[in-house]
Amino acid sequence: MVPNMQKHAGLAQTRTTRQRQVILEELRQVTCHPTADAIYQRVQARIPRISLGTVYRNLDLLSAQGQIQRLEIAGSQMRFDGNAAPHPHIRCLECGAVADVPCHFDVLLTDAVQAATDFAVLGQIIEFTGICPACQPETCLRQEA
Amino acid sequence: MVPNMQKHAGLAQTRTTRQRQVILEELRQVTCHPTADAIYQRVQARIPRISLGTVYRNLDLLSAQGQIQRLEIAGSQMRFDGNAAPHPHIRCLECGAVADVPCHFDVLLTDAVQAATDFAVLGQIIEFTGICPACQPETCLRQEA
DNA sequence: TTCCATGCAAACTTTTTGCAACGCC
DNA sequence: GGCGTTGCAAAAAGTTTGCATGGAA
Repeated sequence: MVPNMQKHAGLAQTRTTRQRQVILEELRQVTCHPTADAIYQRVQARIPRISLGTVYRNLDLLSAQGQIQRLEIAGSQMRFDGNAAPHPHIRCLECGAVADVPCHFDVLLTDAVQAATDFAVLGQIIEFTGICPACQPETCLRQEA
Repeated sequence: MVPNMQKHAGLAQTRTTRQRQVILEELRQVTCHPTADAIYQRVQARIPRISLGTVYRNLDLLSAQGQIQRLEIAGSQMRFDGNAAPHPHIRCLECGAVADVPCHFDVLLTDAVQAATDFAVLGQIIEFTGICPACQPETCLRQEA
């Protein structure tokens, strides 16, 4: 409920487990930005007895270590990105898919914002919304609820 | 699970109920950007028997009608804004509080993004992150988990 | 009178957590 | 062998939904 920044603050000691390795590999192998459950399913193909809890725990740890990125994307489900560097994303309003935006801006508005708020400004998230190719009404075909 | 854009597409007919009125009033009365539950608690003071389900249903309806805004904010809980016009927000990484950023930019990057993606670009969300005044380590006082 | 909206409670979805067994270092 | 990790299952947390009743129009 309450966001907790440093769950792995001391990052004590981490062991190299097959689970963690495979999760990282699978995440880096895809260009989409999968949900925890999607990653779980991919990893399950290689480690059948892995549990969803382990996937969550490792995604947590890996992002705390800066090896992956927990996407700060609007919407209900968390998504993860094998590329830990911050970059803009675009999300499909229809199906929720998330893709990278292959164009980067250097708009750093944080200074302007810092002057206008009493928060200590730390970062900015730029997200675009739209309709992905798969959801676009090609010629006419649509399925409605 | 799958985002559904037009749950209230036909917006058939809407009756004016006290519940809906009060929810809208309360939301417009606050400058913070409350979660559904926070709104529920405020409204409860005036309509004790209201249910959380009703609050959710009305927030849904009101945002579909464009009377309020369902905030596309990263993080676990939905938040709502009595101001339906899109504008930037800043979120506290510590406590999750969301505030308006009283400074607006006209950075419309959608054209550039449209050229770089095969999505149909519809909108952009600019969100800042930081630490709110209440969570800042004034002199030294902090409470950790 | 019609049928949209409500209250209540149960169902769902997503994420977190407790615990004993396991296995890396 | 110590202790970080895992699998399993139960618990949390947030949101949605079914249904009979209630109340605008």
